[in-house]
Amino acid sequence: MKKNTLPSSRTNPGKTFYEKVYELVRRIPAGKVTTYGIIAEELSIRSAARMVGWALNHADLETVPAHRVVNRNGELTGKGHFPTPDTMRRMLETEGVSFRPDGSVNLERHLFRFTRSL
DNA sequence: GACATGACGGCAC
DNA sequence: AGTGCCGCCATGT
Repeated sequence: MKKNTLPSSRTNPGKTFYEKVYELVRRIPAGKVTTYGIIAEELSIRSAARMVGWALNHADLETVPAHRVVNRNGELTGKGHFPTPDTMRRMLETEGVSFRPDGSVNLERHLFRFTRSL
């Protein structure tokens, strides 16, 4: 049997690291974005935000809205992993996300925070 | 098994 | 305020 080559993640005993990331990303509503750091924090690995990006790199863009994840500056650092360099931005704009003159996402307006206490 | 790399973040300078 | 280095977790060579 093909063992799941997915990371066992000592920080995530049950589900795999990927699943956790994808699940969170799927919670991001259209028109909103979140950062790698925030997701990492939700996963209790704040200092390893890079892992989030790494997980998204293995994500299925068809089922995971990876375009809604930007870095802390609101920059579309993952655009290079989409079909074309402007795919990410176009998708966000389509969802109503506004950008700043420098091309970064206006986090003040679109930053989504995972509300745990509802 | 060691070393380098990665869709990052925080802190020091 | 901008630049640089280190940390952190998993993977590939």
